[in-house]
Amino acid sequence: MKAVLDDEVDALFHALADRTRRDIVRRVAGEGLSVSDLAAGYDMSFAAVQKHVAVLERAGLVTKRRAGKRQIAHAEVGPLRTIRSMLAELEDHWVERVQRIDDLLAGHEQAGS
Amino acid sequence: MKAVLDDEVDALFHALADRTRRDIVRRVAGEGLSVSDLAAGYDMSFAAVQKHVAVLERAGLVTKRRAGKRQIAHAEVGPLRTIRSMLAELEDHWVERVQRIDDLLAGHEQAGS
DNA sequence: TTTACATACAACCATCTAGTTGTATGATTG
DNA sequence: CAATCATACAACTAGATGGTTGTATGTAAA
Repeated sequence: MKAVLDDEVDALFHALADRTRRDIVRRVAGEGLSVSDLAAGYDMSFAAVQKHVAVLERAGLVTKRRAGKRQIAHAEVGPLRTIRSMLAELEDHWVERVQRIDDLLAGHEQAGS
Repeated sequence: MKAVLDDEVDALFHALADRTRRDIVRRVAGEGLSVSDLAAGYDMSFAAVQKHVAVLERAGLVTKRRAGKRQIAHAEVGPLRTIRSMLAELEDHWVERVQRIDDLLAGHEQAGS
């Protein structure tokens, strides 16, 4: 178990901790967009957008496929699932401990409403 | 709709983009721990751990309640749910677009296996 | 009140980040 | 080949981050 490495999770959360990058993920979901088409949508330099895409790429959230001149960015849904299951695990931790406390209280119960 | 602010989401993802902070969330889930008990578990200064807790607090992932001398940190599960639903939304975006493409293909279908 | 423990916070430092501009490489078109 | 468009990458800057040590505050115990 625990196949998810800390470095990987660090990279994923860090990549998503920026609103521009989250927006990029939304925009390239499914269809895919060239880096320059993407860049046209933001009020910053082409190079800046390119760097955001690179961060997403390093985190595995986006991949690029060449189509002639252009490089098309696509969102990968796998890592999103990874992160979601990680969060689910965190929540479970919480639920589990609360459950343990509930059980403890239940063990002591003596006519509480 | 869209009740979740970007600043909030930025803070949440950023808070979780550090393995020490994710571990702190796990440790204080349910039961709660004093800052110094927490700090004892890591190979770094008390002040460093205190700062990590402060980051988690600012993101709303952890709250502190005073118990005499000590300050007990508790994990809040709400923001985790917020983040999970945000990710779900991102995934939906993906699924939705793929669906749109599938529909398009289905419209053109003419005996493909 | 003094002592001691738990916490908070300021100042500092090295490194990383997010942006910039400029230059180089790659693919397409004339 | 030359010209052009899309991308990549290097160098730089201001500000944030994650750690340190040191000092001040708040609460409890002697």
